[in-house]
Amino acid sequence: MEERLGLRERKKAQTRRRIEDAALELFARDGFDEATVEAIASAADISPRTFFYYFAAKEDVVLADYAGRLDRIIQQLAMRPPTETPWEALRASFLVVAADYETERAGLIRRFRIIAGTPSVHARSLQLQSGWEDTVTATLAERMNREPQDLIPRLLAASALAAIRSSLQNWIATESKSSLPELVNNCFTHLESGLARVS
Amino acid sequence: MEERLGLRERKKAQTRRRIEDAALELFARDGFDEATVEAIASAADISPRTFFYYFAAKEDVVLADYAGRLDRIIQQLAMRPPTETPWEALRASFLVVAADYETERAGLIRRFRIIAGTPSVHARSLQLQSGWEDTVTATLAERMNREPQDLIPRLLAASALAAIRSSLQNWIATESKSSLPELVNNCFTHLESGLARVS
DNA sequence: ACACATTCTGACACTTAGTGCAAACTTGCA
DNA sequence: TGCAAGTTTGCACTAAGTGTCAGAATGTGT
Repeated sequence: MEERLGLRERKKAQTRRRIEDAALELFARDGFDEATVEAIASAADISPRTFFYYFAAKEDVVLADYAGRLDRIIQQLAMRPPTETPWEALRASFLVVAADYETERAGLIRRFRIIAGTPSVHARSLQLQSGWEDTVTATLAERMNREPQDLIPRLLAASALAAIRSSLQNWIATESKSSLPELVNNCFTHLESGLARVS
Repeated sequence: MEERLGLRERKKAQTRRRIEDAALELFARDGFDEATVEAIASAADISPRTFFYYFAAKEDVVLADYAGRLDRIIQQLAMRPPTETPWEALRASFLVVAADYETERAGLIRRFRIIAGTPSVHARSLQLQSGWEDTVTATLAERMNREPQDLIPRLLAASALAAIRSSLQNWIATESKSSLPELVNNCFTHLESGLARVS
């Protein structure tokens, strides 16, 4: 709505950012478990109690913005014309999000390194993904006029998530021979035409 | 090796079982977070410290045996003849495991109820599943003579996991119109012949 | 039956995450 | 200016999980 945020919001965003930077640096230097909330708070010049005013858990510092992506997927999915098959709609929506990821590779790798190396963060990340799956499933079920517990919408949602997760993993692991959207597109094609064909 | 376990092993198994029973009952009665380790230990007639000798975390009481299933999958997968396509091998292996699940419905539901209702347990469960995916991916990669970071083995593994997870969810949610192996078989067929076809 | 190694159990002290509460302080707005 | 709402902090508290070590129970060999 307003271009200029109030002083209050600007300061809040600033503080949040300061905490995030301090934490990510300490995580990289000392490891996630070793970097205590107290140390992070001290580095970010706030009290430990204030840390929890911004983040519900230490894990959330790593995964914070990560969460906003779901909204983008759902939003995209809702915009697809009803003439498309469910799978076509899914594919189009997920490709948009893949393109988003593509633009932030540097920041993401920093975070993925922590996720991969820290069980508790990994667990939380999976939990978020599971939430996405639920929401995509529900959205899909409605579009298809089926029960939310129906097998099909869930399978479609889970497969789409599997596609993006596989692509992401490959994209991070290899030095990106292909762009992320290409990889995702690839996976979707395989799933679309049937896994029996895969060598 | 030996049919009769020593007194030591029998007692250990017995204690483990006692802890498990006490915990599961308290979880059901008070909720997972409300049931403290101290209360569980007291109910199982052991010291709190001993609880952690048997389980690394409270979550593991719910998910303990759950872990052994991976071995079954991998074992099955290793047994499939090399003439089968990767997908055929996956399908056959996962169907065996689905049949295993089928026989323990009652006990599973008790646990699933806790998993579904407790974020931290759910998170840990997902973490285990993620470990399975990694292992299945690696096994598959070897069978296919590809790099472990290759896109394809991961996509196949993730899809198979998606199939069993979707089936399980549906099987628990509905009052089992179909058997679990039927549901899994169904999902595999969809993935095999292509999701484009799905209504 | 005896001694010896291994494994199990418990007690104690400790670190850290996370919550509830209420008081102090800052900003937005009339 | 002054009041309402939002932000920051300190303090006290619960509970999970770890390290350490001493002592009890058990398995094994003689």
